[in-house]
Amino acid sequence: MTLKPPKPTFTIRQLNQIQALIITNPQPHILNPLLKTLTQSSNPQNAFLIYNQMLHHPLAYNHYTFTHALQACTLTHTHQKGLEIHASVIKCGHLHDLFIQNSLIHFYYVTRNDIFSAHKIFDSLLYPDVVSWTTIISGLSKCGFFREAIDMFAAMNVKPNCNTLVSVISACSGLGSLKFGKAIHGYSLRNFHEDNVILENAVLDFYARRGSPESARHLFVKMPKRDVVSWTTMIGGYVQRGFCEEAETEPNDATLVNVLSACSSIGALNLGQSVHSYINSRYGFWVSKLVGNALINMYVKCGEMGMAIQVFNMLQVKDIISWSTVISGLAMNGYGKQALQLFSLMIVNWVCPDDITFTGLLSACSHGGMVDQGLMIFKAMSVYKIVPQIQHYACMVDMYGRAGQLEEAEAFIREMPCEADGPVRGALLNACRIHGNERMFERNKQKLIYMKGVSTGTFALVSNTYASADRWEDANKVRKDIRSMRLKKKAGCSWIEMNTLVPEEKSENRAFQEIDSKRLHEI
DNA sequence: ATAGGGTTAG
Repeated sequence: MTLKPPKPTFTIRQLNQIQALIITNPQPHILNPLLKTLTQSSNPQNAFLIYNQMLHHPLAYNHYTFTHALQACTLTHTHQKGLEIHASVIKCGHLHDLFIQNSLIHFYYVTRNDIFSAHKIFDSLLYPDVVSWTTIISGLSKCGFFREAIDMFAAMNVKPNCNTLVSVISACSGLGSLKFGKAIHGYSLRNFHEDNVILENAVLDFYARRGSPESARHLFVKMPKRDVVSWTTMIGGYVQRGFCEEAETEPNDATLVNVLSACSSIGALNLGQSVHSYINSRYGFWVSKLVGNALINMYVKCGEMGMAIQVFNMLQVKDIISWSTVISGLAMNGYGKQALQLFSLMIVNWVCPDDITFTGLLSACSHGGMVDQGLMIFKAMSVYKIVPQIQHYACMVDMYGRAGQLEEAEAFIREMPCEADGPVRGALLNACRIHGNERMFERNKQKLIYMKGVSTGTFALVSNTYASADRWEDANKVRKDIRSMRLKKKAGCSWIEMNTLVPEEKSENRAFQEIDSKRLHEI
């Protein structure tokens, strides 16, 4: 359900390639980034293989190497290996590197909750920087020493940043120190103006657990960006309060819709089902259109199409949202043919499709390999006076591409009235990768750089394609491009391709919320 | 290069 790109996975063959590289080309500035990528891959243990070998070649490593190796220990909770690395650091004379010292502090409390070793290193620092302070504060807080964490924050002699505030506010939540928490919140408002979801979530959690439900709600509504954690924090509040026993604040339709959208966005089927049975027990199997649609959406997002259709059939009044949700849901869950059948039923029932309905239909065709039908549906859009938007074009390119009709896909892009953006180009590249058309891949890859709306996922696709062809220089070059671009732009979001309910490129949960409220009010 | 938020529950 979440949209985070999956961590890369390295094959044995790729690992062998890297190991060969250590012998043939032992340069830290090439090997360290690879080590880092391995550390952050789905199997961080592999980093130790490479690290061990790097350490045997005096030319292959430098002080950067140790920070990555320590991060691998932290992620895998490998205490013994970390001690060994600590010893190597001393042996190599790098113990006075602040980056390594900070990594060691982090390592000791994460792997063993070993605050004493962590503090021993921290106390030896002549000039602890903001990272050292933040690491020690978050360490104390995570071990339950909230008071001590707050005291450390008060003792800081360098300017805290957002990360520091996150750690200290979380300590305030743990301790239940209302006064201090509010003070930190005030400080963050005065000093950090750019919005930071993580900081806002930490503040939200503080008010949800220690303030009033109203204050948390107020904050939540005003957040410029909400992610899964924001929703979870709020659900936590609702669930703790309990639906049934709360005499004063009974959930209304809006509450139920909100909680159900929260369940949808994190795929919390169990919670969603309990909300459903709560609704049944209270309203006797009758649901309003608003809540009904939210229920359908929840079941769709959790992959329970049977339940989604059951609720859909029960709905007395079905509107365009109900129909489109089920159609997109069928498409998303691999029932392309059924999606088209339901569309016919919708037309027979005199419900007029809109642009979102068509995005669902086209994605049904692309995932179901139904090129002819897709083309017909695309043409049918004009009958309903709907001008194709970029997401419709992306579906078409994806449809041709998946079916192996690469020339048609490329020609389709050429004839588009608007410029091909990241998702459109990404769909084509993905098709080239699937069908192994290297020449077309190269041709279109060039156009990605400096194009707007290209998600890092698209670049990762390019890089991984090279990596799986053992073209490491090319893969690294793309990775470098990703890094340099990150400074300039926020990562795009390819949500559209996966979830046909969203009309525009926006942050996932925001889009949910806006659609639900905007469109439900129209009715 | 290193540090940051939420978590179902008998």
